[in-house]
Amino acid sequence: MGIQERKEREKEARREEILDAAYKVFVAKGLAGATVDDIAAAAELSKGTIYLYFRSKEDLYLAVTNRGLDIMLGIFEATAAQGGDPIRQIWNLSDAYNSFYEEHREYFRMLAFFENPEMHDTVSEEMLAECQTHDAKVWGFVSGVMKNAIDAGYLHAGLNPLEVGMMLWSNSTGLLRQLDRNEEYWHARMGIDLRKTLRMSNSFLLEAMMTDKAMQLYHDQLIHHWPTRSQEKKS
Amino acid sequence: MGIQERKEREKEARREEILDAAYKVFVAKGLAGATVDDIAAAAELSKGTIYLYFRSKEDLYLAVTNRGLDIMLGIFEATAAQGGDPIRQIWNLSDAYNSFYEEHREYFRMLAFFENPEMHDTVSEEMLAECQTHDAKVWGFVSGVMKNAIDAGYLHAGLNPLEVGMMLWSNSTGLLRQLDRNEEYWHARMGIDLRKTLRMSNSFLLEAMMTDKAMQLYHDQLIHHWPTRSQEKKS
DNA sequence: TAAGATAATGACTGACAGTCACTAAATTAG
DNA sequence: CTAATTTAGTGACTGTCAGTCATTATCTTA
Repeated sequence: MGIQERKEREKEARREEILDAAYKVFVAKGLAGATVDDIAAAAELSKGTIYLYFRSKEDLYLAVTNRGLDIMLGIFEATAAQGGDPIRQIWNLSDAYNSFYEEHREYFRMLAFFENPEMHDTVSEEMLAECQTHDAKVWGFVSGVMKNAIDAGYLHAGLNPLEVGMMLWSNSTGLLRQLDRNEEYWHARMGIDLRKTLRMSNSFLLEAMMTDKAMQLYHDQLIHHWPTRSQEKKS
Repeated sequence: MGIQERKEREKEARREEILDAAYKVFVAKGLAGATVDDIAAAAELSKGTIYLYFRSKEDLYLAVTNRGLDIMLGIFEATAAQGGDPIRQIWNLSDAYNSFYEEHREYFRMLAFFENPEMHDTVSEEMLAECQTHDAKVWGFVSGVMKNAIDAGYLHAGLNPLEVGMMLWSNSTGLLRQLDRNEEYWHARMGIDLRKTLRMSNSFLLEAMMTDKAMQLYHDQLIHHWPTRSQEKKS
């Protein structure tokens, strides 16, 4: 009696189709600019059907961003699978976040958009809860990577894994948003390569938290070998 | 013949009244939730009058955020007027940004909200240009502070003032947004004091860019005197 | 094949952004 | 002081769109 199961699958498939269509429309027109009729047309469904699957336009938008979180976590996990010592893992995680930004810019933007507290009132409890589940998975992963580095004695013992994750994450996010907002302006007009800036600031943060054990391991790759200080170090 | 002038003043005053009313309504209901009729009622005007002063609800919202930028710049300038050496000035600037967050949380949120690229298409060219003017003033101020520190030999010479400003700014912004989004969660549930985290990460960044000259000046106040490393330093 | 359950539809409603013909008030000219 | 003219303000009206729901279509089961 696989009819129930087939129906479940079909329902799920339809839900995914709607999400595909919604993603395209939201990317093209933004949350405010997109109409549910647009999305229905893109999914080759009627408007009413959309509301059988999602409670509101905002819920649908949030469901799309949850996909973004899944993609992000997938990239993180694939990166971690490459192995490497705990510090390397942190670097790789940072790179993975950059990759997400580069290759899934639209999701990055949607996630940034929905982070705004103003948006949270506009979605259903259920969808918000699902979002938090996805969020928690990502944060669980990130803090796991940090914890490894602390436990292995590569980052200072007093640090809280989540705190370390938060620092690096927020720093990257802040700069990537600036980059997204106006890369052209900063690069061409101001002569600043924000990608370089980002690598630099991540290094500063990470190196400040690294133990001597880790510093020795990465001695040659340390970023802040300032001209005057590198001489000191050799002594 | 001061009639022209008086009319100008009255017009400006009315504009400010509308902005006062709009601020209250936007704070209470958000951009999407607020209606122009709400704002008109709060300003004791008719809807049509609002449109004599602003082109759209979004333009009005952006005009309110521009006030936020003015307030921010005012706080920055007041802080700078207290004096201090170049590094102290940077610390004070960072504190001033925190003060802005604490005391003008609503403006902080509105600014964060409008930073989203999706919003930029919804406002008039004129208003966006005005916003950029305000933005440029703030950035001019910030990079000026950084430039002083570099020129005085307190930050490494190869650094670009804007780049330094960008690093500290983005880092603070990223963490303050997390704080705003869910301080309760991080503090009570995860046991992390993000304000402390913010001070720490700002220290890490700043100290990584400081010259020996500056490091000596601030030796006793350096944050990252990790247990194991502080002994080294004494040698 | 009929009855019943499930999925999909699109016409309809209410709310709201933005407009514009009109009214009110202030200014200027005679 | 009054009429003419300019400027400021109004609110009824329009088009659009989110969300609903009575109806229709399709699929399942007896």
